[in-house]
Amino acid sequence: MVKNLVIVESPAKAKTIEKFLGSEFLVRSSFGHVRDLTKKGLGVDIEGGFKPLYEISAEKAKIVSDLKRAAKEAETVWLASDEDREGEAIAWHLKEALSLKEDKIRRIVFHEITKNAILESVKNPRNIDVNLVNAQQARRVLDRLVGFEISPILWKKIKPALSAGRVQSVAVRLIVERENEIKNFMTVSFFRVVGVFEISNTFGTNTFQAELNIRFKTEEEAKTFLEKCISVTYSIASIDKKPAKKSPAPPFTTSTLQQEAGRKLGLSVEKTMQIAQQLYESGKITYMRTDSLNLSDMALGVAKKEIGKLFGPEYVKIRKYRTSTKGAQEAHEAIRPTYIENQDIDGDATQKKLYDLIWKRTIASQMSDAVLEKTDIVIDISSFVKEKFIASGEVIKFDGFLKVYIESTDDESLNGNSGTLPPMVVGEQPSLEEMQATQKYSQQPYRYAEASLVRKLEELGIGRPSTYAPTISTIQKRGYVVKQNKEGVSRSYKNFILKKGKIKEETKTEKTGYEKNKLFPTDIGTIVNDFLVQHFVNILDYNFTASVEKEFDEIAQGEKDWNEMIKEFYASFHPQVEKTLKTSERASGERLLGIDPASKKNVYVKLGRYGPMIQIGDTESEEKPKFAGLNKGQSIDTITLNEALTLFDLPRIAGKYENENITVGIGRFGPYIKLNNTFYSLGLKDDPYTVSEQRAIEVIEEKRKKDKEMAENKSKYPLKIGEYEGKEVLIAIGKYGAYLKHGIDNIPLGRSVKADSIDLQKAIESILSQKEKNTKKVIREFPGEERIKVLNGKYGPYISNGKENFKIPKGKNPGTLTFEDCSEIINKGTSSPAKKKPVRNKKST
DNA sequence: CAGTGAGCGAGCTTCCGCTTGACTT
Repeated sequence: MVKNLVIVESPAKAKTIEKFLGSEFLVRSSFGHVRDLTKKGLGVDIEGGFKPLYEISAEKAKIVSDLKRAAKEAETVWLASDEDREGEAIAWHLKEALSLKEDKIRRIVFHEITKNAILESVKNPRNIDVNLVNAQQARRVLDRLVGFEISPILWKKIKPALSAGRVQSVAVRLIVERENEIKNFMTVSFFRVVGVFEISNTFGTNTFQAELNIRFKTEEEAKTFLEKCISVTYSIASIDKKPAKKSPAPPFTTSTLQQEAGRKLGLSVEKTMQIAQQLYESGKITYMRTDSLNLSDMALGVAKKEIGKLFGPEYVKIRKYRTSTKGAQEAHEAIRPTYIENQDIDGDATQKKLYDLIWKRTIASQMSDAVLEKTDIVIDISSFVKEKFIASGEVIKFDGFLKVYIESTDDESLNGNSGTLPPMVVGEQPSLEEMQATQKYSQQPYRYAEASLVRKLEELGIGRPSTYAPTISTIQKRGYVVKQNKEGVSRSYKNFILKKGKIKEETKTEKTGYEKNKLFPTDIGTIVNDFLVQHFVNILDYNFTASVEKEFDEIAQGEKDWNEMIKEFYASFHPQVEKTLKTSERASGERLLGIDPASKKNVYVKLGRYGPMIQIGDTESEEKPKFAGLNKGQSIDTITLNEALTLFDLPRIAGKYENENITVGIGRFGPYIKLNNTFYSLGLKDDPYTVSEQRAIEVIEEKRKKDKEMAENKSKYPLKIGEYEGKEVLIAIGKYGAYLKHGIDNIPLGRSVKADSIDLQKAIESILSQKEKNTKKVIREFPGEERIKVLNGKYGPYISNGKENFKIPKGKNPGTLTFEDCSEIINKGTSSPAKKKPVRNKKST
């Protein structure tokens, strides 16, 4: 029996801490929150003074009952969840859910996972901070009220299954408004003048570039300036050298990691978090969901030693960073390598790359400033007063942290004036080699990428490190925004070149506006946003979160009653809900495109129940209107009358085959051909509007041939091809392509492998190579009991009976477990719950 | 699961933050 039970939030943390605390302590994990508001209904008893109605969800039931059992056996339960609002609430929920008596619990917190910090925290337990818990309850209830009262309005007024919330709706708003800015952006062009000069002096002959301090608005002005420059001289008016320095960026938080992984490695926010989680779980980095810039003293010490060793002591500068982020709760450290002395790690390519990024950023954050020397040279032009050429140069005198890491920017056009300038003296007269006046265009605002949206949300204090990635995926799942590329367009620009006293004029073209993986609002996103801004501008306000956070802080300080706060909020919010339900129009984004020349009826574009559509004729008229859905890539905002009318060309009859009509159309799954009620998908190569009868027949025949093959496969496979090690070897075809069956083992062959290309020889090769892969995984097998194995998992060894997995109890050596030991462990039944398969989305029929 | 789109309407959808082993057919 163990006297002490310690409960932390994450299993990986539990594993680490257990080592520090010794055998008197059993460390378990709660896997985050254990209770939440009821899934059904509002989950808040409004009449009963906004009392939250909590439940333990099905997936947490097992965790709670296990913890309950462990708590019963322990003398003292140490609640060691994070030291922030959510962590405090987790501790309180644990106390409630496990029915723990006040005198049995101790609340402890530690700021870093080191032996000292943990032992120290155990010496200084405190009570659960009720005020902090209440602040969390207020946060939770407010989010539920906002989300569950506004979303149903959208179902009624726009489309079913839509959603609104304090965080996601603001995220969508940012994207919609940015799109509007881009739409309303007026591009202006100007002429930038750059000269290439040659200077000959005691240091030799050198060339350098300088830019005119004035930009011309029109072609004429630019040309006139160049003409006047045919007969001028240039002289160095001043040389200004000044020292400058650059400092490293602070260590990574969740948000900055997502940004840099996006910019430098091209990873999506979700992918970044997945890889970071893997690194965390294998003990290579500290916790990846954090808003803290803090590094532990231990980490700083190791960083200092490493930098000194790798680059020399002059490169070391230990720094403490402080966060300026609104609402940061800093329960953890910044993201850093667990062992900073490990410059690289074992793992796959992406894991290595992400680790390298984290290592460099961490190391650089503790390195010296880079010392630069900036030079500005002003060149006078004879017969001009205001117009001057400026040459700028930048020389690195001491590289400091730049040796390791340079932070990227979203705006790559900020490539400043780097490089050296040749030596020269005031009064010297450089000669002009060439001067170019080039037409440039003002840059429209950038669309958000996933990571830059996260940065903006963080700036506004909206959302938390644990929710950035899920929020981004929610607004895409709801169809409010899409991540896509935008093709660049060609545009022409003028260029005037002055060389050897003559002016040449040329018109060139450039590609512009190409964007990759940016977030674009959809029609639904725009309509929902406009609706919400119109009716709930207070919730959609960029400062709404900040202002309620202030109130949560007051609750946490014990200066405000949380029920009072929610009551006040609801008193103004709920009438808004009622009013909107009663008075608002159905929002469909309807637009009149014009008149259909054939029927002389009105043509509208609007959002229907199944997405954007065109409607010919009015719903009020006697004759039923005609409808057609928009194609991919078209939008309510931009579709023209002509484009709309061609949508009615489908479905069309493309010809005849086997005495039946061939119909061509575009359906839910893209373009198709239909013959006799059977569908044949059209690939990207074929255009449904023009596809010929001949081609359609081809497609039908191809599909029939494939189907026939499939049917043959079904009767042919699984096919026995021989025996190996006394067990049958079969080839089978499954969901994931061809695979081998060898006894009870399944060996996947990969999608590209054709089943009929496998003979016994090849099959045995595959079986052997699979075995080799598995030897790393399988620790023990038992003859005659093929289903029961001891395996190496990500989180250590476990026993599998083919269906369920079982943890190996502490103190048992997985390498020497007997079959009887395994059976006993299995029979005790402390299996981890079977992983639930993701529920497929219900069809919207 | 591919001709839908108003209307009748049961019952469903939805929030934000914590955390999240392996075992395929």
